[in-house]
Amino acid sequence: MGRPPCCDKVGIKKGPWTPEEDIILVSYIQEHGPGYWRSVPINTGLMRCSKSCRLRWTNYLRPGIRRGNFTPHEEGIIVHLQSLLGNRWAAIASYLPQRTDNDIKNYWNTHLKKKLKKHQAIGAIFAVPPSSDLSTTMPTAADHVNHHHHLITTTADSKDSNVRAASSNQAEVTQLIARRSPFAAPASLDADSSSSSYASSMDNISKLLNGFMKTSPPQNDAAADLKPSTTEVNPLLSFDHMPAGGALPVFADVLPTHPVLMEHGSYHEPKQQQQQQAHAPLSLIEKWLLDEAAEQVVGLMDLSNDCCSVPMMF
DNA sequence: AAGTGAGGCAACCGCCGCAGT
DNA sequence: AACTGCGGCGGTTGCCTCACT
Repeated sequence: MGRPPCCDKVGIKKGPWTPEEDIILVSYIQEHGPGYWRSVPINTGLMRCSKSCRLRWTNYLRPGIRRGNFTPHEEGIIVHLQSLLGNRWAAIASYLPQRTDNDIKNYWNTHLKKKLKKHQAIGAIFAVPPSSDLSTTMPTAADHVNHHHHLITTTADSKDSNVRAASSNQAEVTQLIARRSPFAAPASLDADSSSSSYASSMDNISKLLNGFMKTSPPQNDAAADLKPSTTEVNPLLSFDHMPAGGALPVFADVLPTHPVLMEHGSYHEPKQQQQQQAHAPLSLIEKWLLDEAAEQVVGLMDLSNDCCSVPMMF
């Protein structure tokens, strides 16, 4: 038979977490750092499974995560990585360190799948014949190669310069992704629709965490002597570095700093990752950017009316 | 105003891989 | 080599909210 549950089901509380439980959990992690989840319910008195504690922390309470309000840029990344990696949400999330795998998974299941379906249906009806002359509306492959070379060069720059360049490049990148994304919606609409719904439900936790983040030691210190969590936040990606309006920073900032699936299919630990960034091989994102240029040659992309084809394979 | 259905999200479940013994 | 415990991951579910009638 299968292994018994990690927690005794008797006396284990289930269901939504209360603010009181959140405070207890956050306080404990503030003191001890994330990890050793087995001991968390024991030491805190929380009537919760250790897994539940870990999930609550990683998906909800962890500082630095963004919730809702997915930008077209992020949508593009998610859709493309999903086509590359499949439903490996943790790997996809490693490219969007401010997003949790659960959030991405939910967003995919509730939003993106529908959008793709819709656009595929439209694409089937209005498919552009291969012979159509799109050259006047589509960027050339060379344009994209140059564009991507610029972005990748930016990736290799120093972190400081990345931050400085963020405001200019971010708009550029977002525009690029938005153009190639079949569901690029007006950013203002996306932002308005989802942020408000989150804000109301997150008020209590936000207040709680505001106090926590002010008093907590730096993430690295807190977790330095503990087993690293794969979803820890890169300090560079904290909200301090976020451009106004919540848009994503440049690709350099979303490149993974944590265990991540590289193109050969193996995972790299954070330290290895950091070392590799000095002489960074092509990451999936970078490969994607280059591949996309190749895709242009084949004419898979439709950038002319944003509706007639889906660049992903399913 | 009340009922109903759909959509969205938080959280649970169960499997897997890895490390330790 | 086999077993055990733990954390991580992806699939799924159940509840809540909101729009519509």
